[in-house]
Amino acid sequence: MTSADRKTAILDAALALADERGLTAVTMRALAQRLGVTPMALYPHVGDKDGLLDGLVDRLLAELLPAAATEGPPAERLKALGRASRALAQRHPSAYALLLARPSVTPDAVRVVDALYGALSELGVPDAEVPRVERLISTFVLGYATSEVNGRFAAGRVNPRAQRAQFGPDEVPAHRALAEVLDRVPDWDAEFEADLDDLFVLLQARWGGQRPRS
Amino acid sequence: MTSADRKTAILDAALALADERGLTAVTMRALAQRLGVTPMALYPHVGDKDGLLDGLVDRLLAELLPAAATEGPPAERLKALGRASRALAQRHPSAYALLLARPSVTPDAVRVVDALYGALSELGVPDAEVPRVERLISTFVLGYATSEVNGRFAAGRVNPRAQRAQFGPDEVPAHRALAEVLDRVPDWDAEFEADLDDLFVLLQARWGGQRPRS
DNA sequence: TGTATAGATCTACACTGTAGAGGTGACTTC
DNA sequence: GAAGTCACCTCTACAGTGTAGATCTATACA
Repeated sequence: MTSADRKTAILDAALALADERGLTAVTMRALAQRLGVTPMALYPHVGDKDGLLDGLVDRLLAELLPAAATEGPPAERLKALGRASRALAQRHPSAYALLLARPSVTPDAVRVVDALYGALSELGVPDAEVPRVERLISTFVLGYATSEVNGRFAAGRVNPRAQRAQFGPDEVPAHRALAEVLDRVPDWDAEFEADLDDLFVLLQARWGGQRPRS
Repeated sequence: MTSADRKTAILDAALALADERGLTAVTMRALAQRLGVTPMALYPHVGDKDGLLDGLVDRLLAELLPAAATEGPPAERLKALGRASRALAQRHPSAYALLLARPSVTPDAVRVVDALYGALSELGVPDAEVPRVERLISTFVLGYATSEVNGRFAAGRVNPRAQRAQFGPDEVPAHRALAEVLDRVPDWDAEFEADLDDLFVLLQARWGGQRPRS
């Protein structure tokens, strides 16, 4: 069973490499060198490069397991998982992008989803809607954290004034009208919390009146 | 000004290549061959490979402009943009992934965001919250469409019964409890519409009582 | 001691992006 | 017309990529 250990060692090294020098620096050669081994020595363990990246996705999801196992009221468990996912993105910004790019249904992934299902059910979401709402929430969380680490949010925020100046008057009327708030620097932590709160407003508005199930 | 034409021709060819054979098939050599030209001939027009991909993001966003310019009540305009973005993903599944991966603040991108800002303001979202709510909605839409085209949603859906069978009893209790609904095949169009509706429930719940601004 | 077996290695190949130097044609200016 | 300018394209070359295929090596068991 040392073979599985070897694979986790390889994935740990790959993740460290991605954290330090970005995903594009994760080459079979660089990874092998870091492990003091020949590139071809990796293949029996990870299959090929694609298998390596799939393995990385697993490695990342495994880091969410503790958060999936937390106790407490369902709303808090949901938020804990959301925060854990975002924290994961900040720990591993380069590799995190793989989560939206590569589908994964490993046992660990199923366990995390199961925790979300359970929390939503307890919150009173009807059975028929639980899978959809789970996808809604996890899609948002993944998208938010991905946008953050990929710079999608920050990009629009470098000198918003100059950005508006490129346009003629009334070409982007809403930007003009919102000029004052657009010049403020957002607090991304607070924004994420506000988004989570809003999602709970939604759950409350739609199913808050009903008895929690089970 | 034929130079700009040449660039759009290159981007059109790159997009077609991505649609036909995937993003990884978009190599400088393949692209050049499709245009009947040498690889190095592309460089003056797009800078480098990264510039080419940035250009592709632009090309994609430009396809959203018509949807951003639609008339009608603000809720309908918002939904139209959401649907247009998802339709864009289905037209260009490979290239669409770039939207979450590469930040972009081109004029066209700003115009699309401006349409969203305007609609949210009209719906009664207070100025201070408009940018955040815009990010919430666009993040969800991008994430949903990306998940769809990348197979993240579908992956969990191939034989859900076999997936559950991997676990011992009570290891994934929520999956067991939801077995019946998990075996149903989702209608992704309907799910997306339900998600959009839910987001409007949220807007209504939080700011529906107020007078729409302007 | 001999043999099986799982793993690492070495070599080689087709493919990637792109630097650098050299053409080639059409337009402008005398 | 001739000469010059300039934008565009081509050719060659190089370092780096994933990985197929054959070979070596060390450990475990008989």
